[in-house]
Amino acid sequence: MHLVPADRADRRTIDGHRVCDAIAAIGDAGRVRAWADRFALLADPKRLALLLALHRTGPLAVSDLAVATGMNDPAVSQALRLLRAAGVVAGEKEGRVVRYRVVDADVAGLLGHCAADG
Amino acid sequence: MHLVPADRADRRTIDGHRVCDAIAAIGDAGRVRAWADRFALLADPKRLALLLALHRTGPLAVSDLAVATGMNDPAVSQALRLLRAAGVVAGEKEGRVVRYRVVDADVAGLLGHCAADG
DNA sequence: TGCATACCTGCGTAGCTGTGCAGCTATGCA
DNA sequence: TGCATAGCTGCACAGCTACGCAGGTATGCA
Repeated sequence: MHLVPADRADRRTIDGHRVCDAIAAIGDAGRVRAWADRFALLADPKRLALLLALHRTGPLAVSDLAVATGMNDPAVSQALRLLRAAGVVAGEKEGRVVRYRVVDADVAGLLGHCAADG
Repeated sequence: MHLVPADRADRRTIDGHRVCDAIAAIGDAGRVRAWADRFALLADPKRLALLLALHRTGPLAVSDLAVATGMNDPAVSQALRLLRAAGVVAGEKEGRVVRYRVVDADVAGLLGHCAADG
């Protein structure tokens, strides 16, 4: 197989066939980018703490998240806005209280993977 | 249970007991930070492509990684230096060729989780 | 109707990070 | 011994991002 794009077909390789395997392993660039974006959302300790709390405790209000994490309200709100724009969490309004929960299955899987390390 | 630290015990809460659950769910701050750091390593598309190639293809040389990902050699080298400093990958020298592989089990699990989405 | 609460938004700043360029070290071969 | 290759490092710049502050909107209660 010749999976190497034409613009870099002339570059030296150590193991040519393994390069093709590697290209196949990487797969579609858009998919890689999508996963990198998801990982970026989990890369901040504050956001990760929020997501862990939501994932394991269930729907929580903004104020409670702020108390649980030690953040101030605007910081929590801004983090949730980012996560909501990415489709990771969703908020449900009950009166003047908004309770958020994790709605992205892939992110939930990652959170489970990271909460089960002992 | 009163898991709320004293410095924020006076703040208003919506569901006090759920706050305690959330604090328990978040767990140790150091562990959260460690996971956030790991996620940060996977948050860059270039690094993620390198790790996917290493994870699914096995040991690969720097030059081959550069050809497979379209990066130039110094960029690959610097990315691998970061990953090596974090203990995620390790290189084995064979003559003038260095072949890298993934050595962190947790990161390998995440890579498998992200390579199996279809 | 007035007020406190719950949440959101915009702005400015400090800090981190990815990227490219230039140059260096080390290994293998003739 | 001379040369090409494989890989590594330092530096400077652009871009992004988390964070805090101030203020705004909406809901519920007296």
